[in-house]
This record gives sequence, C-alpha cells and structure tokens, in this order.
Amino acid sequence: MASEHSKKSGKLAPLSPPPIQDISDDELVTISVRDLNRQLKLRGLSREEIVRMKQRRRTLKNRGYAASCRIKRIEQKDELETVKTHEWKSMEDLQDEVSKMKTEVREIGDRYEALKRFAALNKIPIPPELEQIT
Amino acid sequence: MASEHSKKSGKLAPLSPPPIQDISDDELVTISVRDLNRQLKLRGLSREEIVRMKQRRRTLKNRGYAASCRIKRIEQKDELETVKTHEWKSMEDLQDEVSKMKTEVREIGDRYEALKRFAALNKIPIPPELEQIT
DNA sequence: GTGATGAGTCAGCAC
DNA sequence: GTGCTGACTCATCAC
Repeated sequence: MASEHSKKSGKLAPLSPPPIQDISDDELVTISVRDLNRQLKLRGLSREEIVRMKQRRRTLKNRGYAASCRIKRIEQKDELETVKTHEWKSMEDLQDEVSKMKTEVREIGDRYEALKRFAALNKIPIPPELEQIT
Repeated sequence: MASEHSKKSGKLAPLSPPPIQDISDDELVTISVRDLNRQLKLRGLSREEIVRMKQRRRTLKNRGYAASCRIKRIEQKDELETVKTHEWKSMEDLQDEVSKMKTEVREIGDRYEALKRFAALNKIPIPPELEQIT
C-alpha cells in the first residue's frame, strides 16, 4: 500500500507527531476494529490518543482506497483501448468480406451476361422472367 | 479555478497563516512574475514574506494544473467512448451491407441456375466455359 | 518558472 | 465503519 512516499516526504508527520504506540501501519490497517479496541484498552491509552489512533487508521485506509481508485481508472482506460483495437480488427475483417462479395457479385453478373449474349447470338429466345438480372 | 473547496475545508490555512497581503488568489496567479516582483518591492515585504507569497502563487498555479489534469483525463475517456460508439455504428452498417450482398449473390446465382435449367430443358447446348458459376 | 502527473490527505457521499 | 472519488497539496520530472 505504498508508504514510501510518506517516508520520503514526511507528509505523514503532522498526523502522528510521535508514533505514540508501536503499531506498524500494516498492522493498524489490517487489524479488526474489535481487536484494535481491545489493544487500545489493554495498553491504557488516553481518550485523545485513541482518537488519534483511529484517525491514523482511517488515513491509512484512505491511502489504500486512493491507490485502488487510481488503479481502477487505469484499468478502465486500458479496457476501452483494448475494445477499440478489437473493434478496429473486426472492421477490417468485415471490409475484406465486403470486397470479396463485391467481386463475387460482379463475376456472377458477368457470367450471367455472357450466357445471355450467347443466347442472343444463337437466336435462342429467353423467357422474360429470366431476362432481367434484378 | 475552483477555490470553493479551500474556503470550505480550510486546507489552505497552513500555507498562508494570515493572508499577509491583500492580493486575491485570482490576481496572484494572473499577474506576471515581473509585475509581482515590482508589487512586492513596492509594498516593502520582507524576504521571508516574499518567499511565502511566491509559494502561495506556485500552490495556486498547481491547483489549476490539477484541475486541468482532471478535465483532460475525463475528456480523453469521453473521446474513447465516442470513438467506441461510432465504430459500433460503422460495424452495424457494414454488417447490413454484407447481408444485402449475400442476398444479392444468392439471387443472381438462382437466376443463373434457372437459365441453365431452361437450357437443359430445351436441349440447348451451353459452351463449357459458361457452365460453371465459379 | 511553468506545466503535468503520481501519491497522499481530506471532505463528503452512499451504503 | 467502509469504500470511493473530487479537489487540493506536494514532490518530481521535463522543458
């Protein structure tokens, strides 16, 4: 949960002047509220110290939430870009299919015309319903 | 440049204990460095006050940069989504074209077959190069 | 100096 | 209490 920053910049200092109690950040965010309360009573902390400890916990939690939030944003962006790429690929495939079919339509039309030309050349009458190519 | 937040939360307080000089945030970020220095000299501020004022200016600038950064992020996301929507539309159009062409290919093929059937029925010989529909 | 951005802090909302 | 997110501050990097 990246606490390097706080260590380097000393931004955490104003929140916990002296660490007060020897509970590491990791422990403090991990422990359950129930166990935390038990520990606080056990070590006989004053009401004010307890409030400070609770606030430190909340801040540590927030640090984690902020990190998740950023990661989530990046993942969503990546996903959008992936989708975009895939759609682009599908488009290309469809374009290819369309060109192939255009060629096919043209070829068949040509053959049809050739057949009709052959008929005309040999004076073979073709029924009107077979005359038009639609 | 959204200064409501600072006013509500009072987060700006630690940076500028008392406002020191009656220059508004807007003026301070807008003024040129040259003019700022002139003003500072003119009002006879101490070296330390000058440093504080410069820092306040930097912080205000940063507030603006952060806002731009957020807006930029949102715009980029919106653009990705717009592109996605447009591509989806193009895909639909292409799909339609493909179906239409499939129908067309089938219809022409049918007519071609009908013509050949007519020929066979009337015992009309067809040249082999016109026999196959590819 | 200026602008941008990652990380952290806090406020405030929703559950 | 917990989790999330917008706004802000600061450190840090590039120019």
